[in-house]
Amino acid sequence: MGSISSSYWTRAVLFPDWAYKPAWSPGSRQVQLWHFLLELLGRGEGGAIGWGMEWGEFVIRDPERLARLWGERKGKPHMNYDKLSRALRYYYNKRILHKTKGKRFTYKFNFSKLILVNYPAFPPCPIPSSQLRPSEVGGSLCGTDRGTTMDRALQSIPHSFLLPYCLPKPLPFLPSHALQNQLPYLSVPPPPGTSQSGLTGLTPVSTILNFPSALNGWPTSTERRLSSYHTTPHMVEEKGEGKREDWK
DNA sequence: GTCGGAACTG
DNA sequence: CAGTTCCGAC
Repeated sequence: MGSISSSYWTRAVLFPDWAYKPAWSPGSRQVQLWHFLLELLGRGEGGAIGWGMEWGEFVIRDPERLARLWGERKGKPHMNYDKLSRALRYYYNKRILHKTKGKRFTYKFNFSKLILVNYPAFPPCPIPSSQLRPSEVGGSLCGTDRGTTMDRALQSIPHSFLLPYCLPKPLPFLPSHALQNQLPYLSVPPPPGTSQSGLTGLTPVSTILNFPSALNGWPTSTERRLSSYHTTPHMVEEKGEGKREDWK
């Protein structure tokens, strides 16, 4: 494969409000199956389910246990893998999931599709899914952003609340402060007297950082609707040669 | 195991 | 609308 084009230097990780709404939070829909899967996957909740070899691919290691967990969440004591998998199959048409043929209990998320469907303003992921890896789901920053306030904030977000997304080519390398003006966004109400974000309902983190009170207990609050970003691979524009950190 | 139709539910 | 329940076909 060799060349992940150096023009795609950054990856955003988004977690918009539709991705997870706890059943107990006011005005929330019921938890959806794929929210739940992402939650377990991110939590590294061993045994029942885990990431597979490819980007977005996951393997159900213990189908009946997963079904039991799902049943508990939904209050369906008679849930089993037969029924759960039917729900999974309904995701094929919705383009949320598809099956990895030949591999038992193995499915794959359509991350870029999920983002595309819900945020049409964002273009789909330009990097072929075969070049992305499951381990890249997560919230950590690289390069100049490492160790910053935002970095620490993102580290504290459970990986389950992050969804991957790739920014398209036209973005040049931006210094940390410039990037903070673009991403990430938190779906908390913007503090009074501050400018609205471009995306409705989302507030740039740069704004939040200036008004920490706006966070109000985040991320442990039940209002976990947030988005963040993730820069990887660690691509650095280099005078002359073009330096590129290798994929781990 | 996997698929998808069909009827049904909150 | 997002499954749940049931099931025959492959």
